[in-house]
Amino acid sequence: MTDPTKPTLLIVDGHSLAYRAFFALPVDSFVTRDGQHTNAIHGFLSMLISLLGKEQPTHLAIAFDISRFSFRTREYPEYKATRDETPSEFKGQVPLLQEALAAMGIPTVTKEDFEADDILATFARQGREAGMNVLVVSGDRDTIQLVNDDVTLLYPSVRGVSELKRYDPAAVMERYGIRPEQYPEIAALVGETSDNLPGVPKVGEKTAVKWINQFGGLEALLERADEVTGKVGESLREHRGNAERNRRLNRLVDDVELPIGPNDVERRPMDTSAVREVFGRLQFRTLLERVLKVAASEGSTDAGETVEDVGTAVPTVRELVDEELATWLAKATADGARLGLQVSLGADGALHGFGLAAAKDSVWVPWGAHRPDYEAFEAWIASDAPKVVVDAKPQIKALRAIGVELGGLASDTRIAGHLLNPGQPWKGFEQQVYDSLGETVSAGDPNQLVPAEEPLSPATRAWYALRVAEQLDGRLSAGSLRVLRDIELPLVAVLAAMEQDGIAVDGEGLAEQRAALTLRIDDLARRAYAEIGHEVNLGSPKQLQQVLFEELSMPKTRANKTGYSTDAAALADLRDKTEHPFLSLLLEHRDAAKLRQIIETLEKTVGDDGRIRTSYDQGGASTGRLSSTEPNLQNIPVKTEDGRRIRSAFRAGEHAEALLTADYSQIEMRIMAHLSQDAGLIEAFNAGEDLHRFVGARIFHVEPADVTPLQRTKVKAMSYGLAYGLSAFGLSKQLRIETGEAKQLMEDYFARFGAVREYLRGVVGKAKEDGYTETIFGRRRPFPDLNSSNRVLRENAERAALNAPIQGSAADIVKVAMLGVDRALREEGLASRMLLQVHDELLFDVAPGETEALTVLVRREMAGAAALAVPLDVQVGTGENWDRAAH
DNA sequence: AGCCAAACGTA
DNA sequence: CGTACGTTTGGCTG
Repeated sequence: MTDPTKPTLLIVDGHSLAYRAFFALPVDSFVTRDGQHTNAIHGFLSMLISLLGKEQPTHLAIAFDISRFSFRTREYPEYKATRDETPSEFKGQVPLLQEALAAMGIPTVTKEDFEADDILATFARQGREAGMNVLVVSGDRDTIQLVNDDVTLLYPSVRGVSELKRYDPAAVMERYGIRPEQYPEIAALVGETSDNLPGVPKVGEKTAVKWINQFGGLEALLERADEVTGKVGESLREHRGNAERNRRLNRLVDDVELPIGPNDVERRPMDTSAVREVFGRLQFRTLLERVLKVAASEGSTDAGETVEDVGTAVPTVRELVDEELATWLAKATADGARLGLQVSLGADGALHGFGLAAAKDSVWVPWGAHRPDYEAFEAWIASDAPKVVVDAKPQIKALRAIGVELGGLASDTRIAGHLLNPGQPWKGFEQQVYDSLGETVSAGDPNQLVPAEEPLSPATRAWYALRVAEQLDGRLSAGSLRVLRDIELPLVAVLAAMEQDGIAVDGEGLAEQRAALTLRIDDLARRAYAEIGHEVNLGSPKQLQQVLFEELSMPKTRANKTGYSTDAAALADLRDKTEHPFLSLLLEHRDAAKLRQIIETLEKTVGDDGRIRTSYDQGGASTGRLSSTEPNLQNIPVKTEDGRRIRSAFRAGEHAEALLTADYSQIEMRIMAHLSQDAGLIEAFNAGEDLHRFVGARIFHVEPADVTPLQRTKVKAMSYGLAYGLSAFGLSKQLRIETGEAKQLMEDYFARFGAVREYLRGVVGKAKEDGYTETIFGRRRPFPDLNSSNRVLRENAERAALNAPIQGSAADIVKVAMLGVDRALREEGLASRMLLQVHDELLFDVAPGETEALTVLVRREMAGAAALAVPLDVQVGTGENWDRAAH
């Protein structure tokens, strides 16, 4: 389709692409030292530079809107009226972007009263008529209408501006089922929410395409609108005006009078000194190197400069074996510098080899067992020589399979990334490279225009790991760096061992329980159906709503998005109000079905050796806690009798004499006592008395022995609630008491434990000023929403900020304890194994004869993990299974 | 097949 | 109108 002999015109909607880049890249990561935001500029230029390399345009121009007003807003004032105010962080970036473009010798085009898309349309037509191949880059779907045999649209994917999808007529047909020039007719029928252009209600893309193909076009459709049957037909006839107006507005003007045309925008050499100046001001180091490379390949006005010495050019990978490898290693490690390491694993977990990288060099080492010169290499892996890795845990496991233990883990970019931004889920290293360096390294999908490179080789991955780690380490606070170095990195190997060990389960016991539950579930279902006279899917909230609120006309419960709630609390409420027997049966059925589901999930993951293995995610929780997946072993039932039966299926391993469980009692309350320095609370813990009884005695002015069970329950709920930002309203709901009483309860609490209130207020206040909270160990969590003008967002952030130092410090303490336990087990030569962590609890297989020694060791290490203003109390128990051990 | 909301298990 | 998670299910969309 594309004729290589023709000139290529690349024309870009600058505003829309920069705006997309603004939202695709984290604002906080791209700020100059004097506070100028640059994420939109960076994202845009990164995309543009890639395009220059990939498409080699001979002609190039960028179109910009002048304002949000145009002839369209004059015709239809509501056009785009619902768009949010442009964020202030974005506004200042456009002039700077235009400056950078000017330095790169790229013309920008604007026109009063028109939108950038109209400029694109005009250039596209003129370029085509001048015999050029035209590439249009825009984030506005309306530009699909410009596509034809000579004009191709590059449209950003949902993932940002780093990937552009290429739309030629065939791609448009494949995606939408229509010819490009028909797209505006589809859009007119469907409407465009973001432009505040309502379409014909009930008509989506599918219906619109069907009609256009059936009638041959929008005009014909509207003429013969009375032939369309059904509700949609009525809707069409009623709202045809919308479609007609939309079609007028979305028609792009392709004869705008412009000062320059395609023939005026031939690529010119860059003024590299101007580029250096602007990019320097924007602090775009790697981007500068990339743009200079382009300039060099095209010839620039600054001929004296070369880019030969660019330090961050991706090094060519060489393969090393035998004596070459030992020599390379010796040289690369001579100055004690960190090396990047990437263990390459097949899909089956088999070890293929190793990628190694120094600052300007990367190599590939194919794995061969017992090769003589790999001895030095293996010794290096096990040594303390510093290594930078991406996601070390699976690599540590693979290395253990060949009998090598990884030493000297100096950084793990996955973990460092999490510490820098603990709210963000891990989206892969390619994404991390883009987020931290602004460079695109994703795999070579044909739909992805910009990343033309091959998937990252292990060596190049190791090389990027070094650079990403350097960048991240520079951005981490001193406290977060300590958490990384002293807690998270040493913990990786400990978690890897726990995952590899797994925990023994009684598979037959589980199967029996499942069978018994199934009988009960079937019986309960039959009886429930009998009560309402027909069958229904008891697991479907939607069908239950139909039964409860329509057929049985029960009083409405709490509203949710799909109607009215049918959760356990709502059903219990209805049961008390209506006394309808269906509800009790349904609740029992729910319980039993849930337990059976848990059992089935567990059974599926039992290994051949009768053990279950979970995976721990060090970046799974924004507070610093671990999370557990596949299966989640941190939510095994414990609260009910039937639930504990499941827990009792977790048992001591074949070669263990018992399971040992050790948990911190009230660790979060103790942290609160420490952080608030509240004298009363500290006294409570030092008194060694039951905490809630002690607090209750103070609040209700009675002797501890005279605190009633009800009083104790209330105190307990409040104490725990405080750390979550519980309100009087919430407390009253939970305890089913009047709001007034709940309020009084909190007043009485704070009257006695005033420093707690001061502390909680102070945490939020300080976080508002700093923008983040910090744990006792220095782990940070940012809270951008604390100063939001949106009340819901702000108050949610306030509660989370209240909780983060408490939950996070507890998480740190448990992790420190795990490191201590692991070290002590090795130092004291015990064979017992740490198996599970459940936030404030550790679970062990006790090797024969080690019960006493392990109890002492675990108690000591857990209690000594942190020195707080109050002691850390540890409850230890042993037994044949998890349930028995906990009693 | 992929996504969302609801529901519910844990600390 | 209490924090932090992960998993399953039903129901919808493609």
